[in-house]
This record gives sequence, C-alpha cells and structure tokens, in this order.
Amino acid sequence: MSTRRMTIGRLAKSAGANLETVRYYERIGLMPAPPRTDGGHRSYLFEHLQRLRFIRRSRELGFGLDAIRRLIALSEPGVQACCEVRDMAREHVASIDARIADLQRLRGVLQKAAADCRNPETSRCPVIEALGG
Amino acid sequence: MSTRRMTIGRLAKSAGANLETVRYYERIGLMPAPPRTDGGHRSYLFEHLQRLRFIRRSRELGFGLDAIRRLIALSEPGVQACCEVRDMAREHVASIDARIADLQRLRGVLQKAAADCRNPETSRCPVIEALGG
DNA sequence: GCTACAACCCGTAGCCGCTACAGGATCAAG
DNA sequence: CTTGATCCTGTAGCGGCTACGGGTTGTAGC
Repeated sequence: MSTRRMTIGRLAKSAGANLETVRYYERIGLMPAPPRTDGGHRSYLFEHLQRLRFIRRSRELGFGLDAIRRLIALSEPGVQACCEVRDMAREHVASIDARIADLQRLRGVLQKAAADCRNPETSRCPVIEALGG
Repeated sequence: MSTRRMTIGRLAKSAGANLETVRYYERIGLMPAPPRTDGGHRSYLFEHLQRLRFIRRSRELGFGLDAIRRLIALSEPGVQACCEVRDMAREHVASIDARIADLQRLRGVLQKAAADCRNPETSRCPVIEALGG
C-alpha cells in the first residue's frame, strides 16, 4: 500500500519546508535516510512526509530540534509516554509565557520612549535617553 | 577630566557584559578600538563604558546589532535625528507585537493539547496528535 | 627583586537552525 | 537527443555570541 515515491522537492513542498532543510534534517539524523534511485536521487514514501510534517509543525510551535527528537521517540507506537509529552508541552508553555512577559516589558519601555517624542519640548531624543545615550 | 582607565574585565563587568563579547564588538566595529598599555592590554575610558552600556541596553530591548549601529550614529551630538530614532522604536514595537501575537497563538495550541491530557479516555496522546503524529 | 597567579592577549571553532552557494550529475518532456 | 528543471555533494555563511587553547602581562605579597 502507498508505494508511491516522491522526490525531495515534492516532499519539501508538501510539508512547506525548504529542500535544503530536508537534507539538513537527514544529516543531523532527524529524518531517516530514504532509499535512492539508480541515479542517486532520494526517493521518499508517505511516512517520510508524515515525519517531516511532524517536525515542521513542532518547529512552528517553537520546539527545538532536540525536543523534537524526544517527541519523535515518544510518539513511536507502543511507547506509552503521554505524560512525558504533556510535561514537555507544559514546560514549553511556561517558557513561552516567560518570553511573552519579556517582550511585553520591552514593548512598554519602547512605547513609552517613542510616545515622549510627541512632546516637542524635550530637547534630547527620549528614545536615545532611554537607551542610556 | 575622568582620565581613569579600566581593563576590559572591569569594563565588561560594569556593563554586565561578557569580556569576549566586548572584544567581539570591537572586532565588528561596534565598539571603538581603545588605547593600549605598553604590554598591549586594552585600556578603556568612561566613554567606552557609556557606549557599551548603550549597546547592551539596546540589545536587551531586542535591537539587532545593525539597528544599534544606526542608533549610535543617530545619537551622535549634533545629529538632529529624533524622528528617525522614534520611527525605529515604533517599527521595533510593531515587530515585538507580531512576535507576541505569534507566541500567544502557539501557547493556545499547546495549552489546549496539554489540557486534553487530563481526559483519561483519549487513547492517543493529544499533544502528539496536535503535532500531526 | 622574585614569585605566584589572576587577568589579559590572539585566533579559531563551536552553538542553533537553517540558507546559499558552486560545480556537477540525473531525470522527464518534447 | 536535446533541453531545462531538478537533483547531488560539500562547504561556507548568517546573527550574536561563547568557549577554548596556548601564550603574555599586570599586580600583590614576601
């Protein structure tokens, strides 16, 4: 079943990834090395596409490549590791929260400094002042 | 006035930066090359510290090194460029807003998937499912 | 003055996650 | 059989540092 083959270009496109990214994933062992044609071109199956989509989706959600490696291992059939996966997701949510808080703080500082610029009485640039210049 | 000299170590510490980062900034032309002692050690003045603090603060606020280069040029005395600086700050606020929105979206997806884990009826791990595995 | 040891010097390589070449070989359509 | 798109490998670059290694200098105590 589903013995249709795809070139790396098609695979990449179907998963919304860059072709060289796919080769990169193979090099670092995130994607398995696919079979080749006689001429040496990579020849992918549907399972490769699933894997690549999984990786891309995880990346889009902000997981690092090492975390994705773990997620892949945990998603193997037969591995009962839902709790671990959930914990990883929760940790990740926490780190996202921290980054959001950080960005909101920055935003506040910058916004305030830029807003002061409306005031024509200020002689020195308030943004530069906020930066310590 | 203020002819006190500092070593690179002191400078770095005073600005909360890493020593090698200071050398890196010098290499890429973000910090000026300071005078040297007879033995060849860098010898910094207070103005260097001001500059380094400006850079670090800008970095903390999320500006890239190229943007900081422009900010430094615009903060030179005699340059009346408050509007440009303000525009840079505003652009930066906009990009921060975009990143925050992005992170909040991710957070939503992850949070929802992780929350579904409480439900013991689900056979497949909902987080893995959300990732497309 | 001499010794110890911290602090400095320079250059290079590594980190993450790609991306972009160069210089070829192969594949599919006409 | 030719064209042109796609593929191959290998290497180098991005931003913004950080970490080494192997050497030199600065400084405090004796």
